[in-house]
Amino acid sequence: MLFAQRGFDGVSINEVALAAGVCKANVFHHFATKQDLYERVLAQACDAFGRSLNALELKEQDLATRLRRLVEWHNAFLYQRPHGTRLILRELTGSPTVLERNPVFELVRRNFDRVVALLAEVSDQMREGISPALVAKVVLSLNLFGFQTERLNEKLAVAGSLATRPELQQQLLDLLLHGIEAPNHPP
Amino acid sequence: MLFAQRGFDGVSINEVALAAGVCKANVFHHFATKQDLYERVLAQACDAFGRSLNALELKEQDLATRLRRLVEWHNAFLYQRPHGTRLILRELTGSPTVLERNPVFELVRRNFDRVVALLAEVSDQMREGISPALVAKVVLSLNLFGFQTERLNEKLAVAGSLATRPELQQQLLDLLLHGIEAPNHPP
DNA sequence: ATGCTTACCAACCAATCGGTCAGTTGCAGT
DNA sequence: ACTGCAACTGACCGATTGGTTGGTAAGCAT
Repeated sequence: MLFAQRGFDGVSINEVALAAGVCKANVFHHFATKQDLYERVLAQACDAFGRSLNALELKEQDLATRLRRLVEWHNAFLYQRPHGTRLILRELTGSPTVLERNPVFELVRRNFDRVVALLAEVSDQMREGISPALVAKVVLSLNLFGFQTERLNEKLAVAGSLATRPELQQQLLDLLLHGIEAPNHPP
Repeated sequence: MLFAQRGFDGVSINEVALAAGVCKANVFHHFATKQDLYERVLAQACDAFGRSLNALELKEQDLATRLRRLVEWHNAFLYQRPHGTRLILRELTGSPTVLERNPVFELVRRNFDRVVALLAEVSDQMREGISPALVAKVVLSLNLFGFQTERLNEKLAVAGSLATRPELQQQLLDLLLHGIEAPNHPP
């Protein structure tokens, strides 16, 4: 279902019923309230995320390739499940939403920790002062924000001459791994 | 006004009128439709962003300090105008919203180009293959996503031992400038 | 005084909202 | 054949929605 596109308030039960090819009353037969329906859809999306992370195995011990694999997995997941991703993203996004006690936060925290753990295994290859948590945050943030503002990217692509997604991903990894500053330019 | 917190669909004209201390009909005296009201609020937020960028002057020629000044300015702006920021962010965010032809995209494109230009002036201090557009995108994305998921950060802070905002900003700049990988670790 | 405009309001409108209810299918277990 | 139960529906409910109408009060120029 597509709460993802227009949010909780933007979708009426009638629309949901119509999209599902059933009557409105029937929706209330399966779900107690509108919020209940929303929570179940959300829980489903959360579940998919966790299961996909389970399937990810990083055996490489090289920091660069491990990071690349992680980014690729994350990106692929986002674009394979755009609706669920948008749904979760909407819940993460600032100001309190319809759900007072939000299950999404718990999920994200857990999965974030797992990603951090994956990076911590190769933290000896990182520069001093670089924490795996920071790296995880940067990588996931960039992926998520990039996904979230996809339409924006189209418009910026023309203007700022940013590359296509795979190219951009490569450039991004290069930037993160080696930094912006030219090595021959001391402070 | 606070469309920012609950979005276009989440706020009724009655609430707006009540918050403004006037009658509902009076709102329709000043604004033709609800959408008209929304667009004006949005335009106001856009305007504030542009004006703040005008006030930013970067005279430093050092890449590192210039980047730091830019990040600081952007972050300060975001947290000084959280409502407007959230409003704009909501319009940027994926799936088509209430506004079919969205003025926000145009604004963002223009301002993005200006930021890119600011960075391009010191592009000679960047590593080969690093484009100012990419740097701008990374920096602004991280700031925006960080702002957007503020509540998430609170929860992650406990778990992932991420630092407070100013510390985090410093770490982030360090990471971007010098990269993740340890220099004494050849491929 | 008189117009004219602007800010403002109570009352109202049709449409839609989330949600209920009484009743009908169709199908599995006995 | 009878029962029970889940899936399903049309009609309906009060409340709220975006929006309209007719009218009042105040300011200001003539």
